[in-house]
Amino acid sequence: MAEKLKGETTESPDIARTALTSTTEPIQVNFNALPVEENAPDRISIRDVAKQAGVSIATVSMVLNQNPRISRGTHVRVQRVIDSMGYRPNRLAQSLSSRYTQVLAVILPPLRHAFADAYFGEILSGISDRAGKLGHKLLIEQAKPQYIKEGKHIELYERRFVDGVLCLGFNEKHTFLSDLRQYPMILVDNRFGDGLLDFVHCDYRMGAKQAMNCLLQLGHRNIGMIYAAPESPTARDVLEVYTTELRNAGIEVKESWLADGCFTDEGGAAAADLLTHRDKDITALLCGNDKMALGAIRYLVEHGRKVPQDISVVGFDDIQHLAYANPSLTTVHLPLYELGVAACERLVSRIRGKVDRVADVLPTHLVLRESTSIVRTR
Amino acid sequence: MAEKLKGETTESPDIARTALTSTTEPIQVNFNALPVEENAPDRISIRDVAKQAGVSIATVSMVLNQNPRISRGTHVRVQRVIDSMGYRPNRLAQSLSSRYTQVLAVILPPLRHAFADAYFGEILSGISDRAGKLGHKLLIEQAKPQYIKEGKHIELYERRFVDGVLCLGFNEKHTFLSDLRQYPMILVDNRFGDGLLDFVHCDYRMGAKQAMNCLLQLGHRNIGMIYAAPESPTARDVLEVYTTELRNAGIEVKESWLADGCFTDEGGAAAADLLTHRDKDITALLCGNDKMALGAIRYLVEHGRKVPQDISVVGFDDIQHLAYANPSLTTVHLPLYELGVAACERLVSRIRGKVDRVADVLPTHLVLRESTSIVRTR
DNA sequence: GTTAACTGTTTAATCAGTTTAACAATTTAT
DNA sequence: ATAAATTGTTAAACTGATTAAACAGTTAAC
Repeated sequence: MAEKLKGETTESPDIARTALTSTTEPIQVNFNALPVEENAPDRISIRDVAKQAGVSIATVSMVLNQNPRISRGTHVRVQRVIDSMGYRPNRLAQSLSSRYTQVLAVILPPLRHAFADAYFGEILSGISDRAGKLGHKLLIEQAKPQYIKEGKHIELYERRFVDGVLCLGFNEKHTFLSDLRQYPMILVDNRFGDGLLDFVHCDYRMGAKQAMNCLLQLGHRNIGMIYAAPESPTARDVLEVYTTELRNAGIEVKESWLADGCFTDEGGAAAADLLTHRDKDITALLCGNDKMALGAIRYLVEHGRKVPQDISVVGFDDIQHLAYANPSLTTVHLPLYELGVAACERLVSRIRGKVDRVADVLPTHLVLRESTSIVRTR
Repeated sequence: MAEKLKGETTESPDIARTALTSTTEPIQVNFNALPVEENAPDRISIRDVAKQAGVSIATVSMVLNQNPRISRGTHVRVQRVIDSMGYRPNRLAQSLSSRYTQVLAVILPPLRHAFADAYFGEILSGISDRAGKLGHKLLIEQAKPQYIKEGKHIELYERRFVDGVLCLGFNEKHTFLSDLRQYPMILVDNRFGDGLLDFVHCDYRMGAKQAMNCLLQLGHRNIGMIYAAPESPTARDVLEVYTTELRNAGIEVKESWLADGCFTDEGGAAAADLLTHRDKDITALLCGNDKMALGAIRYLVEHGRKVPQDISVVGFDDIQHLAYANPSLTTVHLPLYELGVAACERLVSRIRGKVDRVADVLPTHLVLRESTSIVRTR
């Protein structure tokens, strides 16, 4: 499969098809060598407004910023001029002066499909919505190794690109995070050095407990776990609760019940392969995220094991469009959108001078669908 | 299904769980009321560097910008001071003066899962990679109705947030696009008013031809089409080629072979339902994107029709992680990553003063997988 | 009737850079 | 030897806002 059929050209190439340069190494840009647009319509500045309104620029500025020292009459008069001239303050000048950019950065890990990922996407939606409401713009960056090496993450602050940064998808392995300790930043959906950095994350312990309760109540006793990124504190939370809950139920955890699925679809499938071969008695799988759960189900079904009749599978995330999977996935719902909202909110209040450490943990809940069932008695 | 199990709280709530405010209406922000961080470490400015190096700030600036009028010796000496002091130029001041922000905006449609969408994600990856190489940052916005109404898309330029804008996922229905005509902007993967705006899009005509060729060669004659967004020129391209190719093969297109699938999974399923009931003889479906194709396959399989034995399905997009679908999807590969790269490149050259209209069309190819087969003779 | 307090506005400094024009010091041409 | 051209550096103007301090003009207090 994946064979390519050679395609012929469209019959009417009425549109020019231009060759694209495809340089791979970074391109040096001389900031100054750029030609200034000749026909750039002269922007209206605060001076123009001041002149037109017959007041000083300080007055216009104060009107703009609703300074109470400006009288009602002047305010109205100046505002009218502002509106009629269609004046919009240059925010570069505003930021230069006020020291606030009203821009936040979101840093994503250097994964190939980071921008197309449902997990990040959901968090991003929350961040974007709240940032907009708080009057902030969003800058998106991917923390490639080169990016970190060049200190671009620090430049973000130092060169005044942004007021604060939200870090998604990182864990304690990503040591560059500690470079940002001195600036406003929130680690999203993880912890770091247990309390050294501000963070907001889902209650993975609660989620794990809900998932394990469900499986145990359904009578499962041989429960495998497809985990990932054990260097991540929140991922470890799940592993720990998994172990604790089994032990509390009087079940001794076997080493052979654990496999790393790398948070990917393929990884989930491979882990399911490994686990089912290492221990034929496994009747249920707890997976660290939905992607691995789906990979596992795909593998199981393709190898003649019925889900959930032969083996139950529980995921983690509750990615929306997976609700249509067949069988639909029982999973721990993580409030990812709300997590984004919370993170954004916390970051902004941090920027505005709030000094307490941020450490929010959002509750989860289990969504029971079709991939789990009562254990089959033999 | 989708019933929720009530979850109990984690046993050790060692981390404070703070209540979150959840305001829904926009929050007024007074730019000036923000307290300036007291302990802000005094940033090093160009003046400090100049003093330390014993030259004027003009010289430092010229060193920074590699102005050739600076002698080799001075350059080295000043650069050494810059490095030793860890000086990083404030880009607000640079941009204020140079009139270039080195920031691009990406505007996405106001869809719920725009950030988690594989189609947008792939384009975004391309844009992000190339923008980084060209020394540009990326601002991401969602064009909600309110956003447009308030003219925020124009503010992006007028207030000097960005130098240019990339518009993803819009079509001729989105009239706000014409507001941006006078500024550097590229419409990505569509046209507008056929040539009024700069654009870069995939060759949907070529793609449609490749898909139809494939189905016709496999012997299909009753081919249904699940389209979407007929207000989109590129979507219309596909519809037109579909019709033309059938006609060229001596097949009269029936009205009942067409259904709108809204570009969604559910829409695809609903359209498949409609089409198969309107015309029992349909043996193949051409779908406007992969999501609808998958929805259609899901519907068909759930209703006892075998894919591809009973009915072949071809998609459009070639979304990566769908390669694992079962059956895997035969689809038209759109070079979305390259599209992002091209769009970004074109935008930057536009910003730098290139005046020719941008009108790139990138070639597609068919990826033959398991969802298509030779037509079943009865 | 002078002083004090309050209002509303403006002057001028500041944010941190870029860039033009001027200038001194050399080098080259006549 | 003098004028012209070249080279490297700098002073000063400029980008477009904010804001502390100064300043009139009223009003209130004693």
